[in-house]
Amino acid sequence: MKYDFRTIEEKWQKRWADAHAFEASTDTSKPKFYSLVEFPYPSGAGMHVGHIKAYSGLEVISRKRRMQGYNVLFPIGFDAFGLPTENYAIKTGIHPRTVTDRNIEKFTQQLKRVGFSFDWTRVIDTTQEDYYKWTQWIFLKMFDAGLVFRSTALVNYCPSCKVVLSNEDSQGGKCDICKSDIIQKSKDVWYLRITEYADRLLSGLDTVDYPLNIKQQQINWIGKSRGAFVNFSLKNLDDKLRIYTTRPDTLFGVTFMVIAPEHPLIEKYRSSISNIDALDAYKNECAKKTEFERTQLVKDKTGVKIEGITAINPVSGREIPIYISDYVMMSYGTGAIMAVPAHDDRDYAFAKKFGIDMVEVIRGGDISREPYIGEGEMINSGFLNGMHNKADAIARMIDYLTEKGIGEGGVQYKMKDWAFNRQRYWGEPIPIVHCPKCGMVPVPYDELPLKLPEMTNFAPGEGGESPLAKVESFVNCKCPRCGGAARRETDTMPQWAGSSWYYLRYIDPHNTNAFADPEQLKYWLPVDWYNGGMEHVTRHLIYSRFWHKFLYDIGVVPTDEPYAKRSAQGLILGPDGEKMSKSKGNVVDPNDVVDELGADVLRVYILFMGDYGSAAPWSESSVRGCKRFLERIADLPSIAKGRGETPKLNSKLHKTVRKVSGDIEDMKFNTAIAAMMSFLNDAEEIGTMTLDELSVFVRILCPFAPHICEEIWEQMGNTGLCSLAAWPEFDESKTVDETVDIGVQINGKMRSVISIPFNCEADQALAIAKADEKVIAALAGKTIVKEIYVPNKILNLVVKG
RNA sequence: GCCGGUGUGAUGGAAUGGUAGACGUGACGGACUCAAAAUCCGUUGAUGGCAACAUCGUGUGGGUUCGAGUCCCACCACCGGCACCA
Repeated sequence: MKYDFRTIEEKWQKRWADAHAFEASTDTSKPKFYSLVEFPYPSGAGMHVGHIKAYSGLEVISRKRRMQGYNVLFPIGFDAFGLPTENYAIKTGIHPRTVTDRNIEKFTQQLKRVGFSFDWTRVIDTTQEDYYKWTQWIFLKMFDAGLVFRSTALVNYCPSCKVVLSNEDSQGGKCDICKSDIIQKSKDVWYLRITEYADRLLSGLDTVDYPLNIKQQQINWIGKSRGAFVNFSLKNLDDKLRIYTTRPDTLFGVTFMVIAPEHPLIEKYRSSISNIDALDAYKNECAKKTEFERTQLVKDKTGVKIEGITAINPVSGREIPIYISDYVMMSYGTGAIMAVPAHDDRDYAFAKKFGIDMVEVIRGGDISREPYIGEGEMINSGFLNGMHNKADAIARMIDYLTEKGIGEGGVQYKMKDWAFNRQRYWGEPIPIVHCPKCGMVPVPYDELPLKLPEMTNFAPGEGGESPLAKVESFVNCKCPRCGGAARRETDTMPQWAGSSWYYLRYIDPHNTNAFADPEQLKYWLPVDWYNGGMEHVTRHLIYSRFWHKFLYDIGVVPTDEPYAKRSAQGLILGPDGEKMSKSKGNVVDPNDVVDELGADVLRVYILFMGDYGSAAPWSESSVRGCKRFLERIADLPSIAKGRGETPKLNSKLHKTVRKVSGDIEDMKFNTAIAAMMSFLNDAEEIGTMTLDELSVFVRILCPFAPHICEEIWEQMGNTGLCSLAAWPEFDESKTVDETVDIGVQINGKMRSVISIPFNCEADQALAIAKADEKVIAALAGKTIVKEIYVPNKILNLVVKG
């Protein structure tokens, strides 16, 4: 058969659509499978081969599940709020709505051309009013629950995008969107109290099936540490200086303290500080640095001693100086630390520079040369002296501090509350009204969605305020509580909002009474398998777990965790082995591949190129290899005739079914395809196969290359769709060959290969081996002292002499 | 610095502690062709040998084992994440 992929692919895509083949059923009596892929941001650049790889994994698994009889929900949608669209709108004057619709249309066409088996009746777009109505609804529920607050804080601000960014969006001191340097700015912003869920986000990881590296990244991100809070007395003042430490066992070794430059202590006691000018100057210096710069100057510690205030070490009674230094962050712990120079790298460097003395409290190092971080006997530490175990010493000290009322055990998290706002147009309006009398008042639920106003100039204001602030008709409103004149909040939500719950909307996307019907939620949740990129495992994945846990707490979702299982695909690199980018000119457009070679080739190649979870470079010539494979598949019907089994081929077929079935579950698509190629090689060599065998083979190939398989399936006289035919079972007994070739080793070295009956006894194997010429030669003049026989695997003869 | 991962032919990559290099690509030789492309057949880890065959070979050095790409210890290189987190 001529492999006319264009005609075939168009034909079957239409047939699938007409048959509603891949639409999930609302019938909850069947076993369900919910497979989710991260929905794309519909950028103007169109689809990228990376998108295809991200969806192809679960595409194969979803197709296999359907053939196994599951009710499969495999949806797609668009995460369409965001800055690139808005920036494009500012530049061109085209409304973001228009741009978004156009891009979504383009993505949809491209996705359909690849033949993905998405349920196109459930497409969602986060920028549609009937979607973001529910994003706002969840926000208000959080507001009601006290998880939303406003706070003036130093925020990460991108001067180019003119927006406040979360810590997650400003990693490395660069804006995640435009890559320019972040500066610190004091601003009144919205926060979500995600830290309240820190412990549960941590413990929930024990209940889900995520790869270890993803769990570890989340654990690091949450950054839980255990330690103690200690209140240091200040000499001649009633006040205390509260610190957090993970090493209360070293308290006797504290010889100074350090507070962050922004620490309120300085403002509070300005008049008692004799060098306030020097402190102010230092503080100003620090404010100019970006957080990035501040964390770069690791080696050279800077700081200024506070003259006029000293602290008292609560266990040794010693009077100790207090410094300000930017190596202490106001945003972690209490913004103040106790310094133990003998046993901490940073404190050591600081003490050396400022000539502060040290007290060794753990024996084992030479503190004249370097700090000692290890464990050892406690010395110079009063009641801790002689202890060797760090954990015991910590526990003992915490008991002591608690007993004396000078401190207590506690935990800290690196994770901070989520800065939840953008000063931009193209996002969900935050549904809050500011009333001079009532304060912050939520928009009533029955007034949702709070729609974005129509406007034409989307540029943010110079002061960094939202473009919405310019729309008087939007801003001026009545207080929902007292009816008086009030002003609307003009910030919008960050892009992460819509994606934090989209998987819930797919379950019941057209519901107007609730974000989804509780019965359907109960049936479909949790998502059985979620695939996406590694770049989303600390932000999107944590955010959406947080929202889900909240929704669980208020009783609107039935599970504590949203995703039962998570996997991640590896990048597709350019042919040059570099990350694909427009500037490098190494971008492969999936459309071109579909045009030139067909969707089935694209799909097979992307899954064949290497381990699904690893990065691999695109290879123009390897793609053609997959094309050859499918062309030969198209010719298979010409050698298939009759019913029943082909003697030399049937066991290979059963082995292939076993291999492919298992490999798909492990996302080892490359070896699954290799096994099918190997089967094809054998079939061609034998030159014949039966229609029964072809029927089996076409069905296991169908999830990978569905168009060509449908065509062959139809040619064979089948009336239904191959995509919905039963997944073939294999017969274990038929995977077994009568004889098996095993290696014969002498003293662990391969000497020969012998053919023996399957599962044969050691005696028989040994007899056959001893009759083998090569073995005879290798054994000449030696005595066998030991025989190791592993059935069907190996025979190893240990000899001496 | 901390956490996670990777290291195998020319190349992408295969190998539940049991015949290293499956499958694909490329290269080389041949068939077909006026020729090229496509297709088909064969060869393709290194070294030595006419050959049968032998020796070596999975980043480096040790170890465990009858047997190690796989397990353990130490090291090197690279990739990803976090990072003055007290």
